[in-house]
Amino acid sequence: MSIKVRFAPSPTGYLHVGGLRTALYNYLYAKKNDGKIILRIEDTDQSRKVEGAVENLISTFKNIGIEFDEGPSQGGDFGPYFQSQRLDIYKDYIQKLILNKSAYPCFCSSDRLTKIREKQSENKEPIKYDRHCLSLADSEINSRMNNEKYVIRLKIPNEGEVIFYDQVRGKVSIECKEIDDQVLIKTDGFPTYHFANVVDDYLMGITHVMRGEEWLPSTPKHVLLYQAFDWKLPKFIHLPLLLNPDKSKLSKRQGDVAVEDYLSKGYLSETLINFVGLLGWHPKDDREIFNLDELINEFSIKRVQKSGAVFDKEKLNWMNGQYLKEMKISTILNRVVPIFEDAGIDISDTRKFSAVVENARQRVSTLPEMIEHSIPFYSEINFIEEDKLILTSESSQKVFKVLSDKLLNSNDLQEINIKQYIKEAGIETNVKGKDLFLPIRLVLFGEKHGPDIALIISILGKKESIKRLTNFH
RNA sequence: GGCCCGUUCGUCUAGUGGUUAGGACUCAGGGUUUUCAUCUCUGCAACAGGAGUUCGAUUCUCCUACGGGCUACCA
Repeated sequence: MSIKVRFAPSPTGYLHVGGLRTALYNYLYAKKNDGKIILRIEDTDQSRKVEGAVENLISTFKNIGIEFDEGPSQGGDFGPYFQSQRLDIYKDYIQKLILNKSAYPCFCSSDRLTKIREKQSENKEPIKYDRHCLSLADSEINSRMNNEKYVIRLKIPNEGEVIFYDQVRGKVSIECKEIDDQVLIKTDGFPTYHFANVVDDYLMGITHVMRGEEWLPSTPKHVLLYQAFDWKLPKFIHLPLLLNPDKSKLSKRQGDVAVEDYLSKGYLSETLINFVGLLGWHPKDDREIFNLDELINEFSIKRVQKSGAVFDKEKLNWMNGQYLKEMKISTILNRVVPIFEDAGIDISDTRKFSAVVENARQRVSTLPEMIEHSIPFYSEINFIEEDKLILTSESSQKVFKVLSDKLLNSNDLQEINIKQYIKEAGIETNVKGKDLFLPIRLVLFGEKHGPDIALIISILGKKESIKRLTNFH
């Protein structure tokens, strides 16, 4: 049987990095096994609708390189792929459950529900519905259904336990008496997640349900639903949670969680895929740098971790830096253009721009950080008083004069030649070491630390270098 | 409170019934760079605790502790 998985987010406005990880593992598993992955939008909560959320989600996936075989934008044979457009389907299927006594209508008001919960909480009892409406007579049910608002609840068996086998955690079991009579259809006629999810996974031919661990406790309800329909169970794979540094579930409160935020902060999509891929999964060997295809090749559910993983920004930074250092310069140039333009840097001299970026990429972990390493090549330098003292010293002035003359008379400003000129300037002026190099770098670049002087001069060019060297008298 | 799941360096993790418990990030120190960064080398640092099984447990079982998740007409 061919494999089919799904990523089923609710459209809350942005793609959560935890969502990215879930989507990624689904994608990797599908591609690894010649299966299919679908995108299904779980928009059954009317009150949480966010305008443009779905479009944003789809475009983020596009940016990051994860493609779906079926979904809102590409269609498919199992649509619609919005749950809000599948209401008739849920209506049909809930009838089957009511008929076979696996589900029942409930007319209890939310006030009453709140009250029994409060009481249960006071008495330290498990909090669940008291089945007040389960024993209603058929005649009463029929008349009230015409006149009152109601929900449909799942009837959990009184006895026994639900057992299922999670592909990551193994056997999981829970007593039926611990499970609440879950609402399946809300008063507004929309299904709850639990119901829509099971019906859709079945109808869409999903073979493997891979989702976050937060769903583990409600999986028994889903299992019962499959059994009530007499449907074959999919395989369940519950992925470990992504965590804040304090080990709680990764949340907005403790920093960025939107993939879009990381992208706009200058993290590469390649890094995000790679980094998040390694959170909760590990290859056979100790390799850490993987592109998407390599991840597909290596991925296996057997190597998925059981425990949660802290999202460590330090390591993310390191990894992004690795990508920046290894990537083709042309690729980086393309991505960095808008950032340089925003910073007001004139990049029309493409040879200079390329050399500047080549220098900056070695020194940063994100794209925007390149700006600070590049600005000295483009704009005039404002020296602080302390630095002016260094530049106007007798020895500095001697060195600047000799060096600028050498540059002026040179026809070939290769780095190797420049190095030679500096050396000669040192000998001729009898200035050595720190006293030689520091002032030159300072006058040319405005910083005491930075790129190799020969590199600075070669990027600046003859004219600009001489200008900067002779600016201080 | 109840239920479910989890626990190897600070973090991501490898690993096995007998290993000097390995790698990566971070941090510290050395080398390269007459600067910085890169790179490189070295170092610091972990099997939650207690029983049991066993000749031997980090590895298997149980208990405890701790952590997390769930406990909605949210997903």
